[in-house]
Amino acid sequence: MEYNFKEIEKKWQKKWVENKTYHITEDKTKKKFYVLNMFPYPSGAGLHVGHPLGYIASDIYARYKRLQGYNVLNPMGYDAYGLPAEQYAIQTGQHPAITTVKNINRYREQLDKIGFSFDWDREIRTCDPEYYQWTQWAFIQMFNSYYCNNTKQACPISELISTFETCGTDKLNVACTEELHFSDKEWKTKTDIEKQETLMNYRIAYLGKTMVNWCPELGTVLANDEVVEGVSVRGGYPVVQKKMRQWCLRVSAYAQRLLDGLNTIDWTESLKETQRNWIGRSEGTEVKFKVKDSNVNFTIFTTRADTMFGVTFMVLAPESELVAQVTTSDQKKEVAAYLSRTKKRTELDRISDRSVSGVFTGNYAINPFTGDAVPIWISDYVLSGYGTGAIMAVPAHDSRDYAFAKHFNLPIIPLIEGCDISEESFDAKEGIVCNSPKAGITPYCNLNLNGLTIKEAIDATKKYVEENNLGKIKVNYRLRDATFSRQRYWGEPFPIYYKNDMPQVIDEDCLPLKLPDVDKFEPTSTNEPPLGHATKWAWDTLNKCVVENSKIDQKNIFPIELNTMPGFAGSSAYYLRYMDPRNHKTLVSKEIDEYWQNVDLYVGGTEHATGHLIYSRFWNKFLHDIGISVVEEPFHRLVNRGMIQGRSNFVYHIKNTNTFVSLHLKEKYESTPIHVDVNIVSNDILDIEAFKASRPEYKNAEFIMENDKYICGWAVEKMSKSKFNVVNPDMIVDKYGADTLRMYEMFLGPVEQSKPWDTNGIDGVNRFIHKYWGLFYDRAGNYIVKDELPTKEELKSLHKLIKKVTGDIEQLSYNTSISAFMICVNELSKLKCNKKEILEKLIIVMAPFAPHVCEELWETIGHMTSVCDAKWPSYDEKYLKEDAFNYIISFNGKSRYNIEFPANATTEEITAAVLADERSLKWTKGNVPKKVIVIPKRIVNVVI
RNA sequence: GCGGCUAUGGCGUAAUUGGUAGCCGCGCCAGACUUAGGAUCUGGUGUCGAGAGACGUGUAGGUUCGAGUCCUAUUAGCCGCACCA
Repeated sequence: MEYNFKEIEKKWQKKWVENKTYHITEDKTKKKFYVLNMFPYPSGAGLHVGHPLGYIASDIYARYKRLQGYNVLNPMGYDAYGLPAEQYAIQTGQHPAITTVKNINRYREQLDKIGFSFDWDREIRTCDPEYYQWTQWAFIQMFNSYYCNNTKQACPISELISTFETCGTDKLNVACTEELHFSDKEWKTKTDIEKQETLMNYRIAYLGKTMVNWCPELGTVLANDEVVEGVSVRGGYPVVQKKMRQWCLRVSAYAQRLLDGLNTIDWTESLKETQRNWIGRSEGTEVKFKVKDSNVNFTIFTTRADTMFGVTFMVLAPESELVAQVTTSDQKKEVAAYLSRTKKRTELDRISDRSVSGVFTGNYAINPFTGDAVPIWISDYVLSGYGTGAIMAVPAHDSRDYAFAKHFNLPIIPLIEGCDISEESFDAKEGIVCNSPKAGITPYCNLNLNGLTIKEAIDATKKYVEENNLGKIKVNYRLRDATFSRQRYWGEPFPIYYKNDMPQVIDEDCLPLKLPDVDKFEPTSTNEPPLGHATKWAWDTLNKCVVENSKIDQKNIFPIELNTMPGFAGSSAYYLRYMDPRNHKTLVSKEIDEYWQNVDLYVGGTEHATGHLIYSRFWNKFLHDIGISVVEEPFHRLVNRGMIQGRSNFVYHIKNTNTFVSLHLKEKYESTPIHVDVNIVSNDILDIEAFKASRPEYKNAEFIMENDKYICGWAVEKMSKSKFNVVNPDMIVDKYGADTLRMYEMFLGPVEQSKPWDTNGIDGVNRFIHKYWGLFYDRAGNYIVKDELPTKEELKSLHKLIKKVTGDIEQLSYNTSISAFMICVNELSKLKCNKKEILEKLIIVMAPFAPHVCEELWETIGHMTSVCDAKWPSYDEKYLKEDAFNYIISFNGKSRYNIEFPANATTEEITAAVLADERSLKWTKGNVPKKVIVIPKRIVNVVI
């Protein structure tokens, strides 16, 4: 029989479906292993050769773990909600649901050809109501929870209400939008609406009037991770800051836990570092400043408490509420002018133009340490969203304050011994503090920092601040709450309606709240989100789902939430749903969750480092708090697959002719490179006939060849249609088969590394599979496997392979495993080894990589069951043992010659033999060696 | 500016974790078989040198009997954060 990959692959893919080979159920007699890929967004372009890279890597791991006897969960699904389908709908009128299904089917078709071991019975789609009802359900739980800083977990909001009823905000330590103070009596006198408004300050999912990233082009709000350098990640449209009433998730409450959790998981250091950066913990001090001659107080945050004596002015963010309180009547006009100027600036303007600007409020603040009155300014270099939106400026030791002080001619007081601040500020946190007033000199302060290091001075100041009630020690995080509303159609509807303008939760029994059909995907004429077109749906929903629907205020506002949830909503807990995907009663049953626990191996790209991977961890921690997810961290080990870039090919067109010149001759002519479809180029040699046929104007093209070949140039670029460098996995599968594709993708290099796709070299892997086949069938197609006892050499070759591959798969170093296969198959074919005992184990070890051909061969040698249910062979060191070792003999570290010693030779024997060897005498030149170092099995170094 | 990662033949990469640098594959060279080929098989292939040998892991130092691997400095490239007080 010949190796006919087309028939073999078709046959086994069919059998796997028929026999439900990859269908997995909970089996408590086996240890579980959960492998997961970041599920794809099914785009219209289909899969290119880069997409399956991670899937193949995880599939190999899943198959390997299964052979080791684990019960392996390896699911797949689709992140089906998203902007592209909706943008496409706006342009073409094609409903996103239709586009999405079409794309999913195309993805599935492509995935099926590659031979994955996914359990498709567990498939989920985020746009499926069966699925998204649990997204909505989780949202309701967040709405009904607050975060307690004492117990460090989410708690029911009802508990908070009873706290308010008994003691108000006294001793309250909870996460909130702003610090409120009221007594139990005051709480009781609040109206129902006031109470609801107050609670909004504490809910984990809350409606907040906050500054958001508004993208006018997309007509929606975006989360921080969806904006890069002032433009939207999707589409690259400008983004402006805008104050809007939006749903938010109090992710910031979990900042510390998100940070701490990183120490418990097996992720790459760089990814953890990216998350640490994004969370941005900074320890500092909050200090209260009094506005001169008034009762107004305000608080600033600083990490440099040691610089209190160098404060020469204060700066407020333009958006700060203090601006209005502080500005004097003389300055009102100028301040208003500045505010309107900064308001117009987009995020992009702010980033590109960092010239100093600001305005004086006319007012002064009193430095609590010195009693000095320092001017209060306004400037947009202070951000309203971080700290308190106000800073104390220490121009001597902060470059931004320094630039501001120089520009507006404000004083600068140096505080570090010997620092030079004539040209720039001294920002480094090193040196000895000076210039703090001697104790007792001012009536305000008896703190003397002189002579201390900065670290000591910060600690001393913190202590002083706390003791004198001037402020408090505070930890700030860069991580902001996530905006959770999108003014979009193609997303999960919120289970929310409004009563007296206050949001109310739709009863859980009414979930899922299904997304209605609409015929227009743009905002309504009154500028409501697209769901505003679905008026019938809105009223039907209210009548069905709201018990007291007659009481709804139908006058002023549209009574149902018209925003939809953002993309990350559906992808935040999908790994839990895979465990129990068809459960109608709960997100995941307790028993099943306890079995599968969390994801053991998660494979996906780094692009989700500050988005999905933060939200998902947050979401899981919340579910853990309310008793759903048993493990706090969802993804134990995470491997980042590298991006596959394109490798473009070029032909060189000679100016004003219809002639193309081969790469190495192009310097002789005036030529311009033109992209040529990589699919008609092989090993950089152009298929001239295919090229001529590709476009009418090339039909009569002429070529200047070298060695009768036309050689193309190449470059690494992004894989895209316009560069004609997209390689489709289907084409590779058609030409070489899925097993070759799988092995070649892995052979390209480490999974984590980004690399250009280069079809050159795939022949090597293809040849290898043929050679492997050749161990079972000779060239005439005769079956040649025999039931004979293997030789020592054959066993050694096999066991070497098993040892290497077992170790490599754990590390996901598949490229080196494949090298090992090639070596082993080469050795066996040279030994003319066709013994069943050896080949049987070879099949099992190779099955995770090339499942189709291995299934076929497994059947060929006489097995009735799938190779998936075989047992991973163990290796035996006894076959790997050497009789003798080749020692490298070196002198002063320079290797000179080799001697073979028996494996049981002692150090003394080796030393003596080396010193007696006549070649040694040449290198020692008659000197007695100072030392002889023997590294067992490896090397003997003689030190002269 | 701060933080992280990487650097090895013509190319993709490997190195028992401090022990003969370049495994495996591509490409290239030579040979075999051939209907003379973008097929298959066999052998060779870091650089210089006829050779013995010398040199060689971005650059410069250091530790060590011994460094691609550890330390210091430096250069280049990639990534993350960035007016975060």
